[in-house]
Amino acid sequence: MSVRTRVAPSPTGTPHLGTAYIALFNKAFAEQQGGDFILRIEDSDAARSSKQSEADILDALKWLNLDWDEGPDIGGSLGPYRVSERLSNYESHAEELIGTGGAFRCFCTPERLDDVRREQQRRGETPKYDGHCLSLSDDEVRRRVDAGEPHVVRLRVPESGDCVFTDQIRGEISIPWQQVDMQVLVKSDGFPTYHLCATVDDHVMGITHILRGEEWISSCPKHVLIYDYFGWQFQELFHLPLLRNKDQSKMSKRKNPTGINFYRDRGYLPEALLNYLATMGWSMPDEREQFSYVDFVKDLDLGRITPRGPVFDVEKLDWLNGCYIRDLSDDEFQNRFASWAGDEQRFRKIVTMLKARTERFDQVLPQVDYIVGDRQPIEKDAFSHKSLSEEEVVKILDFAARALEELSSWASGEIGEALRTTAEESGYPMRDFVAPLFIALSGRSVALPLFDSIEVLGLELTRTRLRSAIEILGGISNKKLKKLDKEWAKLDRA
RNA sequence: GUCCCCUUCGUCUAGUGGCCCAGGACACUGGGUUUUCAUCCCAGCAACAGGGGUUCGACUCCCCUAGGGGACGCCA
Repeated sequence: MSVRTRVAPSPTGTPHLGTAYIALFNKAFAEQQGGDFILRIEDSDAARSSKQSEADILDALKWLNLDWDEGPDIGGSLGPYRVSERLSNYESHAEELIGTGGAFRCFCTPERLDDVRREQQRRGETPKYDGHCLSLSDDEVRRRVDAGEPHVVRLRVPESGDCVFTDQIRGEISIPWQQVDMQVLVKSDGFPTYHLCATVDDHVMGITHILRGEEWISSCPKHVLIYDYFGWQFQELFHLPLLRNKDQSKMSKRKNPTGINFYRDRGYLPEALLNYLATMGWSMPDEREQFSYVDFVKDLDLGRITPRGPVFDVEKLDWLNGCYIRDLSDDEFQNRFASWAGDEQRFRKIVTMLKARTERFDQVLPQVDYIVGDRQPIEKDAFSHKSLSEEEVVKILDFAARALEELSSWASGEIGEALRTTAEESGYPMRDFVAPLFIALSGRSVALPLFDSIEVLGLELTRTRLRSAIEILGGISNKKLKKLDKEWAKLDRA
């Protein structure tokens, strides 16, 4: 049987490095085995999924040259490749499970479930479904369904014993069924949850090897159970370690830029980023650290994947990216730099404001230094202000970050509005409020218009620079953070 | 809180019972090359979490403790 692997991102946000990491190993393994790599869009959360996010994810993976053999854009023999377009498929499988007793309908209200959960938590138990609707008679279920009562479908889980399965990286793992919740498989809106659609699709699409993130280990019993109920053969499982922040926690945008596009915009080469990702939890037999994707495919050995979560170290990424840059011929360097710097999308935005402030072309570069390049190194003194204390400056930087974080639309108009409201609500004149922001973002007290700058910089870079500025000012202690949380909550930001 | 996973230099890692008083890389420090800087070269710093076993012999196998992480949603 030919190897088939997949990556199944959920289109609910900006493209994440973790997706690229998982995709890389899936694709390389399939390619090495002469198999196929499939991209499936897990848009089972109708409320949070968006077409824009899906398009962004596809673009980001393509930028990294992580293209696929079958997917929503190119089709394939086992499509469609979006959960939202395969609903009848899950419906029939759910019906089958209900018929064989592997699943049941549940009419409990979210309120009741909340109460149950709270009570269990209070008693120190693992919160999970209490089996309330398990005892409903067939007649009653039929009556309530016919009456159009909203309900979900839940997985029936054994009450005792252990679920034993094998992770190819860690070995045998055993989890007591007691720990496993009677997971919802079909939501009341008729959409499947991940657990149903992923398991059904993986089987139907002939997936042979599942390489996914470690965070899925604890839900494996549910998947094993579904496969048992259907009598299907389970795939080989590989749980790759989670990429980590410096403090070892799961990599998150709060502590690290996690967006693929952030790295693209900073001028990392896709092949370098891919190479670096390949060294996370894996190493070449000869310990070589710079290697091409082709060599990765040739030498990939899933047995060499380590279970330990690697810290994503930007400094080492920088070194590796530098190696790749130096290996470029002069022509290549010029071309690739030009295409990076000339990225129309990004720079059209600043042309207008630049033009107004330019008398000769030689004045252009100095003005955009902090946008095209890294921000000038700044020191604490740079933030000293005639009427703001250091503590207030920190507060402003923090509040600005919070305000930007909540924006639904990243455009200078909204950005300005959000900052103005925040300044007003926290009692600072706009003039004072923006002063520290100019320093933090541009490294200078005079720069191109702030809101436009922020728009062009993007959320991740803006967040990174604001945070770095706060660090320069001594950071925020836990105690101070709590106080800021409180003040922030009190603001009336209509 | 419950369950699961993990534990070699600050970081990425090599190591599958003797080759290891632990090797490479990034970072850092010092030196050399270079008009400066970067590159490059050389050197240095620095780790097997702790405690019990098993064994002639443990970084490697087992157990316990500690620490870290993850999961516990009609999110994925």
